Amino acid sequence: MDETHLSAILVAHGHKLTRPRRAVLTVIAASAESLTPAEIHARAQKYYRQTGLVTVYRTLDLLAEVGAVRKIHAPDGCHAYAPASEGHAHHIICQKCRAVIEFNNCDLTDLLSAVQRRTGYQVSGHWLELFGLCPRCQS
Amino acid sequence: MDETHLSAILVAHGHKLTRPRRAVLTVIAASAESLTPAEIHARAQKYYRQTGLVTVYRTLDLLAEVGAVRKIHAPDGCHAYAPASEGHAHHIICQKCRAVIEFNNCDLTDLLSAVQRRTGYQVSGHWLELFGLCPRCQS
DNA sequence: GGCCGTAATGAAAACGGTTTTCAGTTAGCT
DNA sequence: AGCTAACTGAAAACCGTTTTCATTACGGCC
Repeated sequence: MDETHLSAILVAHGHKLTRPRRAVLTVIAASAESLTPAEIHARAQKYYRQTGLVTVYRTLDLLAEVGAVRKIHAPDGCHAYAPASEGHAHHIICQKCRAVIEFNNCDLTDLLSAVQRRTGYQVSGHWLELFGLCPRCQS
Repeated sequence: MDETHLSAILVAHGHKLTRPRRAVLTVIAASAESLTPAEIHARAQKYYRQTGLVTVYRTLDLLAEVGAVRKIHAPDGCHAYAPASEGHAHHIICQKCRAVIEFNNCDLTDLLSAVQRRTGYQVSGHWLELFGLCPRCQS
């Protein structure tokens, strides 16, 4: 992940690049795991001491709005965020170290049409998350 | 959904059947939508006036432990619960009226093995939720 | 049917994460 | 450099959930 990429996205959407905001972007870009706002806050303070937790929330909101970040819904809570590339994609999360990576080859068309047929629901979106162990944590 | 079914499950697990607890079960069994604890509380009070919100939370915990109820993770929050049958299943949620039904024909084996191959992750669980419009809300 | 031990209860307080408020600061355009 | 709107941190408010605790009532037993 590249911090300048995230910066560019924010700027492209008319937002300013401030010191605390940059610290948050750096943290998110540098991390392979999903992080909670509190964790992001703690790490961001290493780049810019006075970064406030509020700004972390606000920056996450911006990033989420723009789709650069997605909330991770784990069985034990929905408080973590992970970087997200553009377009439709899903995450797979390591249950041990919380490492997160994306995958986008979710071919659910058969499943969706089957469900649609059986239930009468008109399916307009889905949401899939996988849990498991990352290569490192398997040993 | 049958209230006596939920009651039976709780009793089978060594729990008592109290008035407020029964009120909660009645609400859950009677509803086709996913409900938040607060909503369940409000409705339960119609069956037993003094039902406390705390009891709603505690009863939901019991039901979740036993698998009779599942938390619904919607894009806008993870505060609602829906009845769940035994075994592995997923929910499809109406975005308009929140009606929820289960489906269990989730054949993801191809997808899972593809992801496993590409990412090196060892996938041990997944979590799928569909969003759309129920038959009633389509018109 | 009445007794009894224990699980269960409601009210209030505590809690933790998130959001709002507000007065002061700063990015970045001219 | 000067200006203005966007942005900021601190504190307070907020809201859903959990804990505490003294009281109640389920349901097994005689």
